[in-house]
Amino acid sequence: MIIPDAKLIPHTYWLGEDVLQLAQDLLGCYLATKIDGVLSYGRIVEVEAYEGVNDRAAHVYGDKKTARTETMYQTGGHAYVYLCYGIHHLLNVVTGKKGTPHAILIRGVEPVFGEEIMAERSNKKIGDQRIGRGPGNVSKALGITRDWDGKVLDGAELSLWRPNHFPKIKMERGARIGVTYAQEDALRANRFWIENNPHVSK
DNA sequence: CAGTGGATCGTCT
DNA sequence: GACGATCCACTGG
Repeated sequence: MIIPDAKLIPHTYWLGEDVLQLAQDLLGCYLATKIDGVLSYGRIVEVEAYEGVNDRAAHVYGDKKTARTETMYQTGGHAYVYLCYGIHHLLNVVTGKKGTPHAILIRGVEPVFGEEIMAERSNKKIGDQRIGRGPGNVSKALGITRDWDGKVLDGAELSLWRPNHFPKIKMERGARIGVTYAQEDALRANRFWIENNPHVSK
């Protein structure tokens, strides 16, 4: 997979320990898929950080090792994809060393290349700003499913890229969405987004 | 508009 | 058997 004017982020980059910082640095980068030779990608505009075993909002809270969370314990640079509400496939980037189950949920992308196929997969029209808005819709637009759980972000089918000419970004920060069950951890300001971007959830 | 409830199934208790 | 790191259609005002 090749994306012009951008560099593939090596999967080892995600071995970094500071998931909050890594999440912020992901804003403005590209998330790309290549499926049956068809390339599409979007600019990441919204993310959430999940801080591992001490984060009540994380699946691995309390060091919960199950078949599902196994991927979270892999080395940084793996994709953690799981089914939510029986309908939505949610994509996370696993970060940290093996055994440190941190992850970044990608919650919003703005179509950059292949908007036609993204619109088609989403059952929406080109230009509809709801394409790629919300974590379920990110996966829908880019064709990501649970089958890809455990894949390495290595540039084959699924990868992350940093544009050579990085746009100026005004970042905002706040509480995560849909985690009220997580008690005090629901208040952590672990959600980051690009100010005024229409592909950020309402 | 805001508010509400249905869809839908893997996962864990 | 209960419940999601959600989304959207549908209601009523």
